[in-house]
Amino acid sequence: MATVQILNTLTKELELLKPREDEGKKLSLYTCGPTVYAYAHIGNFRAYVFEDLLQRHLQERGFTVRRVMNLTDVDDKTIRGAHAAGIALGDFTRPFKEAFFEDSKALRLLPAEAYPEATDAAQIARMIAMIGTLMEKGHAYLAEDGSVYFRIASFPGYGKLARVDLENQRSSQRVASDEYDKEAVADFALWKAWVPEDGAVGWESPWGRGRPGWHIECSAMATGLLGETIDIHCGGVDNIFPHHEAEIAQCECVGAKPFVRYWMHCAHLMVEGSKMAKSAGNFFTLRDLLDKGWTGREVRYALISVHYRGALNFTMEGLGAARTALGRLDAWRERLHETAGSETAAETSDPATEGFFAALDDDLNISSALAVLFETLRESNRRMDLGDEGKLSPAQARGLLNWLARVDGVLALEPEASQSIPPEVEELVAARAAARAAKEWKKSDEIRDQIAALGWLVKDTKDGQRISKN
RNA sequence: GGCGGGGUAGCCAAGUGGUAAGGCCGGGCUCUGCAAAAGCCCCAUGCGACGGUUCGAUUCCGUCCCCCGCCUCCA
Repeated sequence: MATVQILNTLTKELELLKPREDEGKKLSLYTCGPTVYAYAHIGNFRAYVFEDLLQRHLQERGFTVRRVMNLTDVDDKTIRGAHAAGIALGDFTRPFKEAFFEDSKALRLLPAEAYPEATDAAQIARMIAMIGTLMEKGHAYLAEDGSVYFRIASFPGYGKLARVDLENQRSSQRVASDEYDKEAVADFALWKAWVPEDGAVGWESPWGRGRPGWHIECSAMATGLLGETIDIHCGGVDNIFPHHEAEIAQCECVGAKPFVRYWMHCAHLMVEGSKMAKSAGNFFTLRDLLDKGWTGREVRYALISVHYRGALNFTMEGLGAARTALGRLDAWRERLHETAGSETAAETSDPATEGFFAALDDDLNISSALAVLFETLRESNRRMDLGDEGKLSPAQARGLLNWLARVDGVLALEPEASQSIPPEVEELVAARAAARAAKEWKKSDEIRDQIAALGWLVKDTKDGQRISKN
């Protein structure tokens, strides 16, 4: 059986991924989701695409993956946005939630089993219960400002994920500007007391009206839906500290069990060599790119084709490269179909193709995996170019198509289901074929123009006309 | 200052103690009435710099240079 190895941020080592005892081949996966105060940008989606690749590969390897992704729909930004728009929080976040799911679909992300929302009453109740337990155990305290804070000094394990030593932290300007009534500057909020700016946003709690802190939200949803110990928890590197560190502290102080067995973090994305920022004018949401004419699958290719732990330099040139590469794959796929014809018996023609999955077993080495894909493409094209001697057989083509179906299950880069060709176009194509047979080139060109006017593109190949949507 | 990730051909990017995958671009050829595609081939004596270890280093060790990120709520 396959052995999937991943780099665990907690240990910094490549580890064999093993389900827990008595869990069979089940794995739980928690992925930090978007804060719905704006459209998610491609940096966010880089993380989600990485998580999707992980899930798909694990499934290809026979694991049953239970994945949960949260939606943060209450925090400073969402409250500020709703206030600025003069509408209720829920009305402000709803369109962004919907957009997130649309974008996810465009990028072919597998849906999670659940998308818990921070404002959900059941989740709020769970957060309050967790905070209560932390209070009872002395891991939290109510400060004079009415907020509840986590007492970091009470948890010796704090800093184990990010390898931070609080003594050595340089205080940043952000900390300096905070005027909290905390015992220690590093203590973080579990429950934020209501302030006038919160308006109608707030929930009653044993500590008064307020709202949950960001970290407790993920802790509550993750353990609530997936159990006290989660197998894999993913996110961007920027979440390592303090977010994930805080999640560990909260969960491991509430329960006594390890919170997460394997942590995985993806690196950031840059745009045209610079940090993506609105002020730099290189900030893209998925819809920005779709508006420019790129497709979801092209963006997916661009995001997936760089190893998740390396910084990804997202460029228009890179998108162009994605488009070209996908075009080659599409053409190859069509050729394989033509060669396979109606042959159903599959011959496994190239054992090297297993290398694709073996590469992904190695901490999702996508570059090596894609290399196998393209090497297979070139080798089989070479054989389809041949005369009779050594030519790729229909059964071998079928074998490659079967393999490609498995590859698609992981990469999800197959072309959009081709639209069926309308009858009037079919007729024109047939007429053109007849004209070509008679070498009536002028007529052939006229028909090609007519077909183009209907929105279809015709290309002449060695094997006849090929029609595609323009 | 602390912690982490990087520097491999024009661009993107794997990888290994034994002489550099793959993608894009570019060049050549094939196919071709035209057009548009596509296919095949070629394209780093070189892997940030300098030392060291070694029969041999891009890969190990040391020193240094540069880039990026995090250091309290940004994937």
